[in-house]
Amino acid sequence: MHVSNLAREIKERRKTLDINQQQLSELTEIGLRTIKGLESGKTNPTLKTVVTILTVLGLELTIKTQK
Amino acid sequence: MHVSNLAREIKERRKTLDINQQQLSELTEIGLRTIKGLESGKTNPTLKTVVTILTVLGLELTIKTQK
DNA sequence: ATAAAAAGGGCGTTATAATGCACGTATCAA
DNA sequence: TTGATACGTGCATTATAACGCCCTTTTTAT
Repeated sequence: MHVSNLAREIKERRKTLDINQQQLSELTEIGLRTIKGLESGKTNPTLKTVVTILTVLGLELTIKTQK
Repeated sequence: MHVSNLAREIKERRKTLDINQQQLSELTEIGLRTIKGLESGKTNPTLKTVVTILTVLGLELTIKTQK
């Protein structure tokens, strides 16, 4: 899982749930500017930011052994 | 996956591979102080830091739908 | 085509992760 | 128990994530 992958997956999931960045910002209580930066793959978010967003989107991180 | 969970899993895996924090620091080129902070669960690491460490440990992050 | 909504991004500020250094604490072997 | 090795942590500095503001670009609906 690279940062750009994560950005794409989050964006995709958000669209599937039919919410916009503004709404995701409100649901997560994470600044809109942060959401924008993350989804466009321009930043290196903290784990907390990622987990909070994934949780609201009904997703979660797991650890696996590399294939 | 919470931050404290991640810390525990990383530490456990490192011990399984029988390397110490100093060696993990060298292998990942991440500062020893950062490794220490992360494993003791006292910090909120960036995604990049987490991914770099997991990769060296032969692990990877994946996204799943919440159970 | 065009208006509205959504997304992208520059800039400056604030909060905090990453880091090295130094030292305390814990673990383990002899 | 003592010495060595590994781990935890306070502090100060540097780098950068998070953030709001505001404008541009892209997408979507009519």
